[in-house]
Amino acid sequence: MKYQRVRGMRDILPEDTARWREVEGVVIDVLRRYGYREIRLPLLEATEVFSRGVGEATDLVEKEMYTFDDRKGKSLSLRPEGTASCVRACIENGLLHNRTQRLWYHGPMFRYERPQKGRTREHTQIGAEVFGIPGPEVDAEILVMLARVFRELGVGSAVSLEINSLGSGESRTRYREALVDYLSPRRDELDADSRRRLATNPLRILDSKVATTRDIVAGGPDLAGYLDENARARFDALCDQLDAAGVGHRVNPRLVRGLDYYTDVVFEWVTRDLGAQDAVCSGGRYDGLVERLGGRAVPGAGFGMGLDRVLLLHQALVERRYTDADVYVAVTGPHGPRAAQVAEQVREQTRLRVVQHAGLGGLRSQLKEADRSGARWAVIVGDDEVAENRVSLKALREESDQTMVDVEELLARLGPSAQSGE
RNA sequence: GUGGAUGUAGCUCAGCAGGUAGAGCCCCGGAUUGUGGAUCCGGUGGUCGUGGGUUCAAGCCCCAUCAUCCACCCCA
Repeated sequence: MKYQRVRGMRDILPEDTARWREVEGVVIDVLRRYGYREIRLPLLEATEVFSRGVGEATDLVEKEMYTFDDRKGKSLSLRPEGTASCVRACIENGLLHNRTQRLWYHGPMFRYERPQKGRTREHTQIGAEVFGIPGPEVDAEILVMLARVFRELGVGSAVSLEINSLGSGESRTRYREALVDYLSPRRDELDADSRRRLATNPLRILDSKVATTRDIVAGGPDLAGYLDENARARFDALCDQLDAAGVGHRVNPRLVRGLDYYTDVVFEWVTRDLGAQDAVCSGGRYDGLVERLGGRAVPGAGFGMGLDRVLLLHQALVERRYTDADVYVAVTGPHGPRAAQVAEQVREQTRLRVVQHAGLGGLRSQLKEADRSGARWAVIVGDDEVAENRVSLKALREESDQTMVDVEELLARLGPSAQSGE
């Protein structure tokens, strides 16, 4: 084989795209029902949008970006996530001027990582961001909405919600200092990654999976204990609202997000069904980000959902038979033009998917193909039919006799099943 | 970036100790001159990931390389 896809990129084949469309359709539909508007963003940004927005010391920026210089030597990066681009676009286009925004976007993200189950270098996210609403009711709105998304997708039983609060700027800084003070004397007992993070991003040490590090951290200062009154009240209010809405959740005090812009509430929807890559959707509040990227101080909150992973769950949990056609038109002899005419009439009068047989093949093989296409009906146009100015209609998914009908009756018979079966 | 496993037909795989490739599914045709889904019969299809090396002889042994998968790491 001469050419193959670039490592970590993937082809989504016709046998899977119908399911993709269904899943994307459900998610987008829910977002629209909550009043979110679509924004379309470029795949490419100035590298600085991410290094400043996401954070210089994050793994994402440090080692996972596809970064290159353009022909004039300007550093560009394929977007590794959506929030920073979205904020940049909102500032640049004046979308945040004295008004709130509920936005969603959809598309591929790129991260230079080692591929494995549930993780590729190109993946698709649907994300949403809300700007200009400081209160916890937005955090609740987002999580209630996501619970609905998973429920309506039919994967609600496979995911669960974990939440935590990182505190707002000041309390977070105080906690960070306390944590460093506690860990520094024990530096030698930490694993290598955590030692490095002690200087760059100490909060990340909290969710280390190394057992010895976990034990050390467990004896250290407690993030929750450092929350100021505001953050504490906000988090409690959120938990109350989730309870009131019947959205199950678990407070995970070790939940720390990998991106620097998060403040206060952070959350992660996780699953046990995807091996090591257990996060399906995550997000939180990022009140300082707009300012950091050059805008006015505008509060924000949002999430990113990994559709590839959602698809894996959907595939495992939701039985579906996706078909390629509703009506398959078989034709014999020289009656191609007449068959095409009938097919067009059906398309004109219904929303059904009509495939007309093309190329060679006897009636037998045409019906075989009709069966394979998943069509519910076969329409046959041959000598006998044309002689009577009618067509034969045969139901492929139920036991019933084949009948010869004129076009008017054909349309009447197909009419009741006129919604496409896709 | 680290570790382990795997690359043979479109797909899933077999190939025993080195002797120039097999099965099932799929697809095509026939049994059924204009009738699918079941059954039976026949057929198409392979530079054995790639490049070197060892050997009279390599799918099998050696080296390199690429890719995939799983885990670490990280995240969606």
